[in-house]
Amino acid sequence: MTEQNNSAAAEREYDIRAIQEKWLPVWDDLKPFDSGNPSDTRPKKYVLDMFPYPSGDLHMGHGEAYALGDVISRYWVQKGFNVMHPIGWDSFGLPAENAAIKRGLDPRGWTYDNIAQQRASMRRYACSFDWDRVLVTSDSMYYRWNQWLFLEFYNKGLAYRKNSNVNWCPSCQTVLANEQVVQGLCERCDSLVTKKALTQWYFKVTDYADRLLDDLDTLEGNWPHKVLTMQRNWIGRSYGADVDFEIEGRNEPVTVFTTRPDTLFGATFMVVAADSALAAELVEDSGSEIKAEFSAYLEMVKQSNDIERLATDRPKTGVFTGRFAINPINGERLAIWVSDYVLADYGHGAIMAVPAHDQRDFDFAKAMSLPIKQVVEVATEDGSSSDPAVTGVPTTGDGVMVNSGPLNGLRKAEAIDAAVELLAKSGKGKKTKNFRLRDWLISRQRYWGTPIPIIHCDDCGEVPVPANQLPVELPSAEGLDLKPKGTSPLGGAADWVNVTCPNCAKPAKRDTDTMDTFVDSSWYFLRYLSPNSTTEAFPKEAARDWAPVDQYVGGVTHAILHLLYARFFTKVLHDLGHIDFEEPFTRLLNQGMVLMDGSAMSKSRGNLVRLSEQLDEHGVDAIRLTMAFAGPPEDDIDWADVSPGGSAKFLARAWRAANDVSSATMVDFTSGNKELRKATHTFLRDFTAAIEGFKFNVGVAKLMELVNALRKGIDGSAGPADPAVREAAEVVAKALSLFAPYTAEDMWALLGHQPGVALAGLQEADTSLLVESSTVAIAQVDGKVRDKFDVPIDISEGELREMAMSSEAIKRAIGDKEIANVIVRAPKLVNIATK
RNA sequence: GCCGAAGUGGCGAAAUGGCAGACGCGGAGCACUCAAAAUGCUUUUCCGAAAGGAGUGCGGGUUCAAGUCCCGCCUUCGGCACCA
Repeated sequence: MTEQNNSAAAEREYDIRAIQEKWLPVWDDLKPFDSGNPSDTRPKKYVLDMFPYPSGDLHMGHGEAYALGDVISRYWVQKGFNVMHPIGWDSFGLPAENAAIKRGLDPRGWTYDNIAQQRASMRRYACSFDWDRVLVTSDSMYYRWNQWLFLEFYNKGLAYRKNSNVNWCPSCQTVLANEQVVQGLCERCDSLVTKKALTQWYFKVTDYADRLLDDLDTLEGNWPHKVLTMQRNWIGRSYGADVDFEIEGRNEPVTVFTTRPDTLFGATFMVVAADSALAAELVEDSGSEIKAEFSAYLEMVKQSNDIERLATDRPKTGVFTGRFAINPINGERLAIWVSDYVLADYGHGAIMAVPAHDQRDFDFAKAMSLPIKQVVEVATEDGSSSDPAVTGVPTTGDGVMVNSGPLNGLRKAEAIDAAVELLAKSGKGKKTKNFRLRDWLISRQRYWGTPIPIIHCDDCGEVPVPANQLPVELPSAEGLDLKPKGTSPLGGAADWVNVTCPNCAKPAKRDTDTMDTFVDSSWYFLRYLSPNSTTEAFPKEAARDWAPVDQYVGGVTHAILHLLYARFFTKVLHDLGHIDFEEPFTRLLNQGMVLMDGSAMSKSRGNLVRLSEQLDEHGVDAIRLTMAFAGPPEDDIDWADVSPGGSAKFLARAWRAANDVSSATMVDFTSGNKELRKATHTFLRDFTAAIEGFKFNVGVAKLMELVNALRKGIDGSAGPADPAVREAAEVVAKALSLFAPYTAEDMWALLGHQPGVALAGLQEADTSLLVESSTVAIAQVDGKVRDKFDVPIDISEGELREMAMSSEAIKRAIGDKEIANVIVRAPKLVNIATK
């Protein structure tokens, strides 16, 4: 063994640990991924990985995400682009705070320790980040621009405070955005979310609902279809009409939203959301019996949580208000009921009920024995009645209008138009639309976040902190009780809270809430343009040069929240004149998750695989390669199904091939072995297509094929000194650098080059080498392959047909059957169809 | 319930309507070795000794030709879920 090591270079062995140690410091000096040189003339590209939350060391999921992001980033560098590929930390937020409370530490120390650890792991993992572009959202240098943006929004009327029933997590003791309530549970801690009436800050996302929805069309083809669909559903635009109903004994009419104004003649009652102000007002003048019934019902509704509300088979409940509405289209008197199946914060919190043609109204009518009136007739198979009152099944689709006066005989679409026209004429209604999307609740009653830059003055009300007083720094956590108690811990920092009003100089108090951390991540991609600037959030000129992000990479978990908010911010910044584009992320790749034995890894499940241990065992390159080779990037990887050992084996094989190359650095490739040259250039063509199409697994497979061809070249007739062998080995090193940067760099050195394989440049395929002179034609009988021939590429249809017809195998397959048709697709195929 | 995606060897997976299973894992065999590891080579969809036949969730259809396109099912996964 020792003897071997001391002998020729050709007997060196692949040692990934030594290779890692050798190249890491070299790269630190070389900085191959610096994107900040103003004299750099390469075309620009912006590749962005979603930044991590510093909750500990990097895990397998990060390992996949950054391996894949690196493939893309490094690919464009090899293709000659000046790629900006920055990294940062989304370091504010509840988990840091909760962990800090649990351990009795300052969230600051805990957070920054984790960042240091993740940073070191990223360096070891050879992420191609530009380490001069780093941001940390909990740095005041970053969050002061959150505050600046908040005030920009505020001045435009896009940030406002209102009192309403908000989602409340009793465990986190803070409010949650609509988007953070998942199946009625807190996204963070899975506690049952309840409702609480509070005055909170909101961003007016609903002002942008139409644009957020319509502009999704411009992303079609560049974003995963799944994400576009989820965003569309989330925004949830529905077209319909607002219809005014007079209320007996009330001056103002009540407006309801309906998508089916055509069924107005079928309305038999009205329902008002139990927890709405309108409901309380309507029962105000009713008898004490009704009032008592209502109070009891409202109490019950408030007690119920979203889990109960969400049960679809839940029986309908409600109480009669004692009041009546007048149907504007036919003057009929409709009883007004109160129920929790109508939501206070959608539409107008009140509906017209058409039980014959709406499942929920039908269920309610059945439960309360209310009338059901058919106005849409649908065809039945046996010609029997389609009246829901008879069949017990409401019909919600298209049909022909009946019992509807002037609408009779019309179909749904025409009837909707006609009904809206009728209403418009009498001034009782108009065409409108509604959104599922609600305004974004951004205040949080927690410590570890961006302070809201507002001062509350008894005389002046809400007063924005003047721009020259930003940032409003988060006070030290020392002496503050961070434990959740329903109000912000910042309230306890007396020195910090008590200020003088910037307007009138009287004693005033700071707003003690902090911002949702999704504010931080809504614009961070712009901050990377000048992460250390103290004079501006981001430079306009650089935004023009670099932004929007050309390629965004991250998990599908952010398909709604983060992406929607970032899109909203981008549109607002556009309207404010800060940027000239309206969508932040041109292309989006969602990588899958890394599972173990079929399920998500977790400590409690006992199937946790540690990234650092995998790296120790197999080496960085093998793990990165395994992530890329496992399958399509958007699919989940079950770690139990993949083979990092196999990846390591392949890397050693590639490395040995480079080690065997014996030609000089400057040989002329054109004199090399033709067959191997063709394999190399076929690879160049196919590899480019695979990577640009995100088929990284296929790209790796092609690379393996080239290494196999290279091995054959070295061991076969070409030999290690053939120029084609060097050409192939160099292409392997350069392509391999996307997946296995250490091994590739070492191969590059073995091949006699200076460090920097990442920047070596992956050439275009020489298509002249790919021209075929002959090919294999297949001959089929009735679609089954019966014979194959080597044919010249320019063989005529007639010749190929002759060849097939005279083949013994073909004749045998045809037998005594009669030939019906012969299809010839020269030079590849003949198919003989028999009768 | 509504919307969407996907079903291919023992496994991860390939396949512009034109040779299904590239590439790899695992398995089997051979070479090297005293032996093992490592490495290299061969083989590996199923049935069949072979000739041959069958085969991409199931049932139909279009086509000279279907994993791929169309219709209807089944299953799995994901999203939404009283949104009027």
